[in-house]
Amino acid sequence: MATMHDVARLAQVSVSTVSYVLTGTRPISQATRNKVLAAMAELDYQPNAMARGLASRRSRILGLLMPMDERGLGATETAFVTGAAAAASAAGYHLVLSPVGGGDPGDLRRLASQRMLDGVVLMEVQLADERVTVLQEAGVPLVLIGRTGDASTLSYVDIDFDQTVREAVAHLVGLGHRQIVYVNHSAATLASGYGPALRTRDAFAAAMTGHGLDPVMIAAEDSAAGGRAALAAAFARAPELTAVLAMNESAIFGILGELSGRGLSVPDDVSVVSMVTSPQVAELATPALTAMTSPGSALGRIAIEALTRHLDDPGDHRHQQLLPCALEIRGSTAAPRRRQPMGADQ
Amino acid sequence: MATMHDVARLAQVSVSTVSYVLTGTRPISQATRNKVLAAMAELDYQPNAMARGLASRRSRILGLLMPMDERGLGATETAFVTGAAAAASAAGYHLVLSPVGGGDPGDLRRLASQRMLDGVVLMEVQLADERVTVLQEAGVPLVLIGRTGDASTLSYVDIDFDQTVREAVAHLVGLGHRQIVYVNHSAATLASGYGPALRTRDAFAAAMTGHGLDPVMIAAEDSAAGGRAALAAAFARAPELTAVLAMNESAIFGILGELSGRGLSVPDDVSVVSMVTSPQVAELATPALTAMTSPGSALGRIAIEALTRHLDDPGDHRHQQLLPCALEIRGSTAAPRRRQPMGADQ
DNA sequence: ATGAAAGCGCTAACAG
DNA sequence: CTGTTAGCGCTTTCAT
Repeated sequence: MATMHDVARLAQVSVSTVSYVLTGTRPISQATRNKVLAAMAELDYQPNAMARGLASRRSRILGLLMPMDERGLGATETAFVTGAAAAASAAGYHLVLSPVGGGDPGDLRRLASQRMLDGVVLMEVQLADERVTVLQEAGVPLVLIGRTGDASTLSYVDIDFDQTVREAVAHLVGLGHRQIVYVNHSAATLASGYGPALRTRDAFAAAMTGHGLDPVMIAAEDSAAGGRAALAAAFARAPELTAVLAMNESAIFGILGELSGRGLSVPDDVSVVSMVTSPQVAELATPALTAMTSPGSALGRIAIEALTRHLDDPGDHRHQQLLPCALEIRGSTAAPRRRQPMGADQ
Repeated sequence: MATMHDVARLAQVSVSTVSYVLTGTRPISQATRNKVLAAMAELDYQPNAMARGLASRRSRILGLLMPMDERGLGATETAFVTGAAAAASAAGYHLVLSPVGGGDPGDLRRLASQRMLDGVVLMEVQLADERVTVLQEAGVPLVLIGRTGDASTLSYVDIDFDQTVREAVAHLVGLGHRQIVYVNHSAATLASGYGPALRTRDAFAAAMTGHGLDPVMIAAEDSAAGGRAALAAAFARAPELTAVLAMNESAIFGILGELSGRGLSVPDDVSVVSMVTSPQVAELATPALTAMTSPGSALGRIAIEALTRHLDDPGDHRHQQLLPCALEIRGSTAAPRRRQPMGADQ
């Protein structure tokens, strides 16, 4: 393994010169730069990351902390990761994914205090997230995906749930639907302070009220069975429902299954819109689902860019940005079928 | 940020003593160890990972290289990652996931040559995988998940596809099925040398032949549409089929959709078994799928254990191990319905 | 535009 | 059982 000294000797310059052609922190004449580059190539030189990190006090490694639960990573999260990785690489950083469970904050504290990460992007942030505290105390620059309850002083990028819900509701109302049920995550998830669930809940209530409609909302366990149960509950609460808006990738198939089990067809009898859903998942269903597609890879890219910008210029301030999901119309939405002859119910 | 010197001064010992209580590489009296530990606690000391790595020439970081494609990580892969992370942590290593695409081997070469990874676990290994060559040339210890074509000199842990297919076929044959179609990954995937697709293909042919049956095999694109097309092809090739064995999580929903589209019920008309499938995905379908569940977390744990064992004792040799998937019977398999009255076709 | 040299914080001989 | 000290390979003043 060639070291910088070897390169310097072969190129007949000092080690500092070699270092400077590498970092570009001071002008080097074209002639000597070429000599050095040639020597590096000849020796197949690779700088030692540890030595560089020790001397410069910057590892050039960024951490992406993601809670890995049993359900796995959906296409949405994956797009996020690949977007982040590409941005990091473009900025000259390595991105390492750390599957630190929300379980042990000590683990995280250790990682952060060992100066092995220059900065961190936090995924799946809770409204009250102790990881944020831990990292701030350790003095690690961080960017959130999602927001804590009071994120006013933090950098974050998040989905614009308000706008997303409004657009989804507008699509359904535009088709003529009046009885729309929102299927959210579970009551336990709501209670735990999961931001997306809470924000969409409020946004749905506001959007429906804005249209002069009654917002019916149901919580569903994250499973097919949960979806089935939720749909049953939905019909109990709103027998005339003609559309379901759901934000629960695990429950959506249960909802569809229960619908067809009741002899109801999508979209003729009931329209379905799935929120924060990847095209891949949307295409799994028959018919393919009209969905609000999350801006996964853009979120990842923007988060990393904000972080590296701050790292390379500490004067750079907090970055706060919301991105809406995009409405992609597929086969699961249509105008409602008239259940009863016009005026018959009067 | 307290350093080792600070700890040594406070504890009134030398830095080396502090270092040795940390590494445990030489005996320390209980008395001084306590002094040192107390000083560490008081200063909230955390060793600097870079300095330690530079001096010891070991980063204590393990890399898990996983290609992240658009489809995302299934529950299977996630279980694998969490199993690996737990094992690494137990062995005193950090595990970083690196989403290096198969795209740029230069990227990987750089990572490896910078001595930032003590060892590497490679996921989704192809039969001919240049990443293996790159890492071997860089002298990075590695363990494969999956196998290259000639893996005789390498360490690996993989699914026992032969055994898994045999068990799945035995289950169906045991129920009375004779016309079983195997839906594999796409022809392109086969051609690219994707081990699991090739090994299961051969295993299926062998298993069916062993039962005196005709092995009908169909390739399917990794999508719902691919699954639908595959099922159509299957009926064209084997009109009397009563069971489908599939190893394609993306196509399976298309297969089920097409089945119900043709008015065929599962499992009464056609039984379905999904291979290398997580319980989570199996439960998404209606009825829930009988599946061969992959030993995800065990694979991850064993791979990391083999790697750390080798790192801590270079004398330790290559580790090669196969683990079968477990048959989990759910609602998608049953005895075939008699299509024609007994003896009527003679 | 270049060189010399002092660390960065830790490990691991080498000495007792 | 403990202390002294020479690096690990690089960055970054300070000189010139």
